[in-house]
Amino acid sequence: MTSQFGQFCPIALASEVLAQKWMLLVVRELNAGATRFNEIRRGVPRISATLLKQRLTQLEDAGIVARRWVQPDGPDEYVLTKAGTELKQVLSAVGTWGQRWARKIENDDLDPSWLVWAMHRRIDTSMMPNGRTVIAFHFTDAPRNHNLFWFVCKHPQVDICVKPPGFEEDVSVVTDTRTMAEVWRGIRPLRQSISNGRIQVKGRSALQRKFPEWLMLSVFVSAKQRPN
Amino acid sequence: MTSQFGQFCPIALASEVLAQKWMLLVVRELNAGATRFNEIRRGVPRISATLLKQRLTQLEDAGIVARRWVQPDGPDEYVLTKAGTELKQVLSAVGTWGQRWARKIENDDLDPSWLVWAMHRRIDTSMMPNGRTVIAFHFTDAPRNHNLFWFVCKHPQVDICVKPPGFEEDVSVVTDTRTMAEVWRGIRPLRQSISNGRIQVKGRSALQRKFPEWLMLSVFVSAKQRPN
DNA sequence: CGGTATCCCCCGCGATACTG
DNA sequence: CAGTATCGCGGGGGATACCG
Repeated sequence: MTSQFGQFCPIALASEVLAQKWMLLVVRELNAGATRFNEIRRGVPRISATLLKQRLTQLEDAGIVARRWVQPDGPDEYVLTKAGTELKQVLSAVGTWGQRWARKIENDDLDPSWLVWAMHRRIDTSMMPNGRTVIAFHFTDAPRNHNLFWFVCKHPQVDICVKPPGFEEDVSVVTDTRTMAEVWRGIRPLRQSISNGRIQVKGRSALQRKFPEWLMLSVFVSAKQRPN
Repeated sequence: MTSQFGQFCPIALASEVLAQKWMLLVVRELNAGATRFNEIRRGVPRISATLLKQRLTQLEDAGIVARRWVQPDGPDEYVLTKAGTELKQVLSAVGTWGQRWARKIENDDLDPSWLVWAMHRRIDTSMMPNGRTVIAFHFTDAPRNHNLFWFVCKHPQVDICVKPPGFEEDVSVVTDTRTMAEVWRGIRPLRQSISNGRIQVKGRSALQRKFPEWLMLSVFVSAKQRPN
């Protein structure tokens, strides 16, 4: 595995570890703050456990990830080292390029539970009323039992439920996965999608009017859109 | 092949094309100005012809590369599109990170002909005397018949020869591959390596003293070295 | 020079089952 | 929850030969 490319060019040496399947996505999750094995997996659901462990070991060998154990015999925690945090520049460059130039979104990319997982990290709970706020999401195109999600928000925490949390819903959002995904990516305007009914927001009017302020979008929306 | 990762995240979509074996190295060559098939191959010698063609096709499908034909029935030329030139940000981020954090150089990375190919792109011919200047390189550790190279420089052109070009050598450089590679990478200082004899520079003293000015090093030398 | 065509091998990776 | 063990296959990709 060493000297895969037969070059001492820094791009080649970096590619040996970074340019592998899933690798950048694992780093993305760690950079987003995930530390536990299954926490990482939620952000990269289609990776197998075997392969995720293998990738984490490779990252550790490369000095990008450090393993810590909270309690003896407890599960490991994975954190980025200094070398790992500096990969933020790479993630940013790749994501910015992808936002602008990557292929169109296909239906198989549209996993509502991944969308929800991504969104829950970008809820601005500081803009919410004091106490608890519950937001319900209903994705009309998704199969039953995988189409309903609840965000239970209590500053600064956002928990995801896949069953009714038992608290009253303050705001309820109904739309299809593609619409919400495109809004999340910044390809489609949120407020306009609400006003034209592609996204229905229900709830007390004082709250539902606030919803767009709570939802920060993907960190890459600011990347300039492609021409033509 | 579509939706390899099941996510519409721009990093995932970009990874589908970029995070494949050899891909970034091919883009690096195109970014460095290579346009012809075998010109690219000289910068990525260990890729097979089959696979290089496959990668170029994938880049074309992704809108990163455009194929042009100079004459009908002539060979293709490959050039970066707008989307392709914007990958410079990715190359820069990966290279900068790699310069700082990638693994140490191993012996199998040390291909003298690749080193020479990399160097010949970074010769500052504008600093040379008018007319022709010939620089000879002798890598003492490399196998015979693959250890001698000549740069025939005539502003702004630098041609590589693997046989004596028939012109008198103005400057002759003798060293081992690792030393020259480390100098190229900015890990080892050039002038000090000359003064301590690890790199021997021969020729008329007016010219040999100029040699360090001619040799611009890797574009990534300016990346801050790692701590520890 | 700039590719294709073919063969074939290996191993990357997914799936499943099992464990502390 | 956080992995490990095992199996099996598909295809990525290396090697070689061939071609216009």
